[in-house]
Amino acid sequence: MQKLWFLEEVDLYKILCPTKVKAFEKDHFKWYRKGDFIYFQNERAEKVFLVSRGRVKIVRYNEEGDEIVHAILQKGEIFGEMALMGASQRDDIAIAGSDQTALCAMNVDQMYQLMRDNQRFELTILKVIGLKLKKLERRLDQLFFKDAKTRLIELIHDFYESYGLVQEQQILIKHHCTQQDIADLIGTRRETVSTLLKEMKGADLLDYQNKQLTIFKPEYFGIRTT
DNA sequence: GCATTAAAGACGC
DNA sequence: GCGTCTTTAATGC
Repeated sequence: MQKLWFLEEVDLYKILCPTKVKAFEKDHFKWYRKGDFIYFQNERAEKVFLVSRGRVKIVRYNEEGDEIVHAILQKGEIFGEMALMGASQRDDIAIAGSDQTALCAMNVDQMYQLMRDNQRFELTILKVIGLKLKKLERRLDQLFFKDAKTRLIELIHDFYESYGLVQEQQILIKHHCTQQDIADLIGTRRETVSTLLKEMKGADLLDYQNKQLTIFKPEYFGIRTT
């Protein structure tokens, strides 16, 4: 019973972005178009962002100059949170992933204030940070010594933790990613993602359409639903 | 086992 | 119609 925990337990969107308050909106909202940089590497890290609308890609470049996609975030998810942990500089790059991407930016000081005032909020933020780090670390490890299929299976597991909805006999995952996005996240080609998904569909492990997955065999993806 | 290349169908604006 | 997304197949490492 851990689906959408970050939205269910404490609605970040409500806490951070009370759209009813006009002044707040004017001060904190910012709009971006596809490809716009939200922040660069080595830029001063003084804000935490919440995705209010659209999508955001978090990327980094390795020594060879390859782009590594760390995360693709959607509404309700936060990023840039390392600023809260004392990071003075960004160590990654945030790019708007779609037109009409709206972000809510909070100064670190304001975040601390909110965290002091609302303990549930503080706990949620800490949980988000911990989980994101763990997932990222695991995924980067995988890139080296696991094959594409295993990486896809484990990404689906992560998708489940973030976006999964447990239904009677199956699990529904609305993951907002295209096959290209998935390929970027697991470091493979989109054709490979297509082939692998089709293969799993043929084995009755799952079904997929657009940006949605239906899992028929949760065990296969390491998902326990008891 | 997977990347690369290519070609073509599906779908939304 | 045009760009984006997906599928499928051939070829090579």
